[in-house]
Amino acid sequence: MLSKKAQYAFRALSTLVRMDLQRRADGADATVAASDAPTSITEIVKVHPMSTKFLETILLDLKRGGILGSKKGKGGGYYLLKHPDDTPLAQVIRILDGPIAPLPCVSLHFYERCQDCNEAVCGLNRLMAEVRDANLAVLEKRTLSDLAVDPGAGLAGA
Amino acid sequence: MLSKKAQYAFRALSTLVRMDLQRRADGADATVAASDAPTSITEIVKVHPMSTKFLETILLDLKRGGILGSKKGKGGGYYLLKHPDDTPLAQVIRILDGPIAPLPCVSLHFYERCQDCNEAVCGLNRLMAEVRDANLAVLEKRTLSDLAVDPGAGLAGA
DNA sequence: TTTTATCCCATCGGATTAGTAGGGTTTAAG
DNA sequence: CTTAAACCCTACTAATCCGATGGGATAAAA
Repeated sequence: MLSKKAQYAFRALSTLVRMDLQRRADGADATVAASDAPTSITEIVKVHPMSTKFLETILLDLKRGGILGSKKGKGGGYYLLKHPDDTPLAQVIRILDGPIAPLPCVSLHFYERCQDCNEAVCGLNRLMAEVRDANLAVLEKRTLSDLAVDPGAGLAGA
Repeated sequence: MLSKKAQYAFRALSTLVRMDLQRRADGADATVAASDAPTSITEIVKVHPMSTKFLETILLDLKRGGILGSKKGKGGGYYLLKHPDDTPLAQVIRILDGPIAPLPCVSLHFYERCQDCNEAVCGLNRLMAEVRDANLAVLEKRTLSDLAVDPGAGLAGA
């Protein structure tokens, strides 16, 4: 199950994606840089009611994780560093919740050797590697763009 | 990530599966009932070193969950209620770890309405339903039989 | 009746999660 | 230069969950 942190992150990101797409549309002639049109925490909380302080720590995590940039001071806020198509959901989940794999010994980004790994457990980790791959097939394909689709419009490729 | 409970459960089950298959092979002429050849916790712990008490609570869960039967008293123990092919891994995980879905609002067996479910979150739960389906495609297909395959032999269909 | 087991309930320490508090630093605007 | 808006950072706490343990009740076989 996703943590609250990850859930809130996705909500906030959906707003940032919308702002990003809008900026790209508006700036067809003006070409406004992303860092010149940041969105503040206050604005995000207006759309998605949640603890301001808690969201702050989450956005900071996303920044450290390389997904968001920020601008300090008055008029500052957060913005996407890349096109929404280029950030898979898996990256967000890894930053906030850690491993996607069901077992540490089959994790790609958070691998840990499993102790007491006898034949029975090895039977298990093959199966869990299958599960991991099934997850990644979705989570590496789907991106932030898919978060912000019109709810009535259906999902491309679904 | 799977809890220790689930991991231990799978280890214990792999032994119970082996015992079950052996009984079926031996009983080609004798036809021994599963309840007449139970495996005790002590025997399982000999194969998979872990806390006896902890395993006790796990096997009890599996019993309440309809996967295992038990026989009390001297010579007692636990046994599979069904053929290993007929218990998907998903069932084991649900008993010990609860929902397989990444969000309560897309869970099939543990559904809960999500609060603050605005358009952004709904964008999310479609994606998470995809993830759930990807998981279930593996976890409902793979069964206890797949746990006990010879580690050198490879996995059927993999 | 003793031994071997499952069964049941209660507890407990440690880790994690969700959220809070309070201040510091940077920037833009007046 | 002052002020207000915003990000940044550290620490803390309350609640919950996880992994594990302890003590005993019940049942069956020898």
